[in-house]
Amino acid sequence: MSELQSQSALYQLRRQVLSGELRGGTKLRASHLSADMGVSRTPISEALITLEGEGLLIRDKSGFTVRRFALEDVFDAIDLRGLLEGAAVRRAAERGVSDAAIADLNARLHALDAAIEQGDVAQYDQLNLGFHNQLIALSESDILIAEVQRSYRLPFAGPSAFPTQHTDAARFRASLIIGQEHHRQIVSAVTQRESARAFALMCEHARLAHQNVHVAVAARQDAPQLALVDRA
Amino acid sequence: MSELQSQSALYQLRRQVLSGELRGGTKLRASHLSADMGVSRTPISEALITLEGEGLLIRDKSGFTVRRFALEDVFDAIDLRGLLEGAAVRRAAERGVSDAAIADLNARLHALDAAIEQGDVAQYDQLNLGFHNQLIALSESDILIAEVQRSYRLPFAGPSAFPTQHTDAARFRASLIIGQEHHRQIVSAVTQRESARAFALMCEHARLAHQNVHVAVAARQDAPQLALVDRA
DNA sequence: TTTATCCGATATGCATGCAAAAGTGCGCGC
DNA sequence: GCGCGCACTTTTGCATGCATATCGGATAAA
Repeated sequence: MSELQSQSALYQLRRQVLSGELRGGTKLRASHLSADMGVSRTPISEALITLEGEGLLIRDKSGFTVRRFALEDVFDAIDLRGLLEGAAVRRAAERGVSDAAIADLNARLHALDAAIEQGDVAQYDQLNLGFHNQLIALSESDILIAEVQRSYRLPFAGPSAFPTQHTDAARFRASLIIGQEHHRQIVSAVTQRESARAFALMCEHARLAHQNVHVAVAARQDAPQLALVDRA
Repeated sequence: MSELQSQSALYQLRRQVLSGELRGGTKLRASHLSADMGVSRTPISEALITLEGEGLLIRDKSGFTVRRFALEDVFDAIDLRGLLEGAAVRRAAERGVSDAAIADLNARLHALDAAIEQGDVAQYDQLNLGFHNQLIALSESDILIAEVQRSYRLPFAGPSAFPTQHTDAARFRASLIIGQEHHRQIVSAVTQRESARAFALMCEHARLAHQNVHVAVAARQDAPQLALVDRA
């Protein structure tokens, strides 16, 4: 496990931005960060440049600033993810997928069912991510795959972002069940090469995240998951 | 015009990759490039990291390599652009745009007409880019705007990439006329808040670039515009 | 001839030095 | 009291030094 310092700094900073630990508008000073993290400014700079490319930081003259994300930006990021994932499954459906791939997807669906049944959220999240990745891979489009992965890095746009989970257990469980139904129908659509249906379902599937965010916002108990959102 | 060296290196390298001057698979050695361009390795490294983020380079252990783009990747990039621009105009149509914005778009349409009439390709390209940017901006979604801009950086995905122009003048002129008709209908759709129509039109509009690429490939005179495409 | 291995050459990752630019705070003038 | 300007401090962008990892080639063995 070679731990490059620039990578380590990148992960750490990305986490801090996405978690809201670093508030929008915060000026990031490479020199200060380097002292903080015990490495030199070079790897820090590299991490900052990468994060700028990911749209999490903004570079003004002389310095990086944490981007402010309004609630609307969060919704836009979620929709973007849905759009890109939708395009990927549409492509997969048009192209047609092998029986082996369909069997694999079905196996993943069963595993997800089990995780939901057992209420194992961590397990669900992991399986869910794997399911999405597998589905996207079936597009066999390197560019789409890369762009989807990139969209996952936007705030709350990753398929495993579930800010509801500590707010309303019943509602959270319901959203898992609904999401799983989406999963099933998406696999069905891809299997039957119904590309438009696959696309529409995937877009709608992402919209579940909208609901979760809305719930978290409504229960405005300073939900720590929403710390990154710029409250105007 | 303060020319930061890292910026200058970035532009230069990006151009070299997109133009195919640097072939896919080429190993980029920071030390060599720094000697070549007369700057130290630090700004070169920064440029390389940025280009990796743009998907033009791939970072393997110890070093950057120019990404290989197959023809299929070019088409995927074009479709991606259409998808994102389509999402933007759909949003614009749903949101509704001001009379002033519509007037502005119509003025741009007239300017484009004039450029086509006069056969001024450079002028057309510039106006076309401005038209697209203006249209996208009407989505008022920072995230969509950023992603569209990003997609422009992918090979041949920018709205001004016209590899046909030296191949078949009549066909090229026809594609401009057809594109302009798309433009008009897109403005119409946005004006009338017909979001689905705007989306579909924009997706199809991007497909014009497919045709141009196809033509360039068919006239396989080692079209220099296609040098970047990895010939298998 | 092919394959494995060692070793020198070279490039990379990171640290740090330096000049220039940006930011900060203070006092002065209005 | 408020805004402006000036000097000081900090930070950045870039260059470069150094240790380590990687690559390429030659040699030796099968």
